[in-house]
Amino acid sequence: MPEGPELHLASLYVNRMCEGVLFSGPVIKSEVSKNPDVPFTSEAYRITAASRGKEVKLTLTPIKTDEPKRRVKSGQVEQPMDIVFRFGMSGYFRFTSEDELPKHAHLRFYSKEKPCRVLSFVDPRRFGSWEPNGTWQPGRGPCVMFEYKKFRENVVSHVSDRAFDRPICEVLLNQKYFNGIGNYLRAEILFRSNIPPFVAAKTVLEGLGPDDSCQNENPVKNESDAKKTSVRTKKKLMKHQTDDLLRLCHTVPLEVVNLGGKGYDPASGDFSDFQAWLQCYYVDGMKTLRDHNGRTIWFRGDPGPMAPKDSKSPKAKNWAKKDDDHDYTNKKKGARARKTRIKQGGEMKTPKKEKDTRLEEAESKRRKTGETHEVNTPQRETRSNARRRKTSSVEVTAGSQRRTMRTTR
DNA sequence: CGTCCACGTCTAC
DNA sequence: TAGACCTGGACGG
Repeated sequence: MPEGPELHLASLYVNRMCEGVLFSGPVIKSEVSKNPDVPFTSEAYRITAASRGKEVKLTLTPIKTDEPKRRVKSGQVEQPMDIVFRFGMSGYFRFTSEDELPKHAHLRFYSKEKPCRVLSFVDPRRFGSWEPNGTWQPGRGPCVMFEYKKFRENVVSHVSDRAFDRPICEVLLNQKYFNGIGNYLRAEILFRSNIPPFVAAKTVLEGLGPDDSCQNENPVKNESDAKKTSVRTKKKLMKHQTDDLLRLCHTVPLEVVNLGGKGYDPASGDFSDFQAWLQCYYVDGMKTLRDHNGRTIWFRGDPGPMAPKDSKSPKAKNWAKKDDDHDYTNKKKGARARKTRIKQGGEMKTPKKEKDTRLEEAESKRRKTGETHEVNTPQRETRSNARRRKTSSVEVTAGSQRRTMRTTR
């Protein structure tokens, strides 16, 4: 669960699950973890969480008990402890019974109950880390979601830094300025802003003010006027008024938080809602390139002038769920879900300008806040049906695809 | 079976 | 600007 929204959702999860729960004893680390031991123990303590960008901070607060056991060793009163976590590629929190401990539960907090329960930091790949008595990592910028004003000022006041000479898609992963943005968010943000990924960040950001200019709601007075306005003009207006890149760095991740699911978490039952929300990342028909750091950037249209000349586009695989699944409990059965990914025959893509690949350029609308109802381009559309059994994928693919860009080769 | 790919940092040449 | 650090799922043979 690793970008800003997932970290924040994790903090909400901890606060919800641990509300009113008393924990007790030492904090236990798995044998295999290379992260530091957590030198904390208490007869009774509570756990709360907060997030900032791509970090979560747990606060362990000892509770006064009427036991005479008061003093700890040296007579000191037990102090609260903060532990700051980074999730790497696969970290998340789970609160379970002791006998349902997830595999890879590398740090565990035990409740004071009879059959006790355990809050675990689970991290299969172990790229995650924690720091006892930690603070928000110095060097990481303000949170794009919850410190928007500071985040914006931090970027605007440093646009002349060398860091912004790089392509915008790479700068968006720089946590010194974009704390909380990760690989799927940069794709979604750039897609919505219609900015080519490999344009110098400086170029797209200079000119933006610290105050989120643009407050005037709809400058367009009435329908007739609106209709007369050309699409292109409207686009320009839009961009200026509501969709500048820095604002999208704030609103796009917040959309994920507000989906109410778990965000990017293929194993969760809500994953189809998240998939349906994606407009670019892992979406059928989008292009991919490897950026200068070897990360895959998903985008549509022109890659931009700073695109790596050599880069091969990696091939994506399907996102099929393990299966199972049962309950789609409540949740309207809209049948959304874009299954995901297709793959086109071998090689291609890359910034080569060829005839056919340009089909997709056709659209150019940006749905967003009620806007021109007309086009709306269902484009990527939900490929109905997500849960087909893996074995029969053939038919499904055939039926749902239709129209669509890409056409292999 | 083996290869490739994945939501991210880190530090070493 | 490369690896290193890891596990596991999808896919190919």
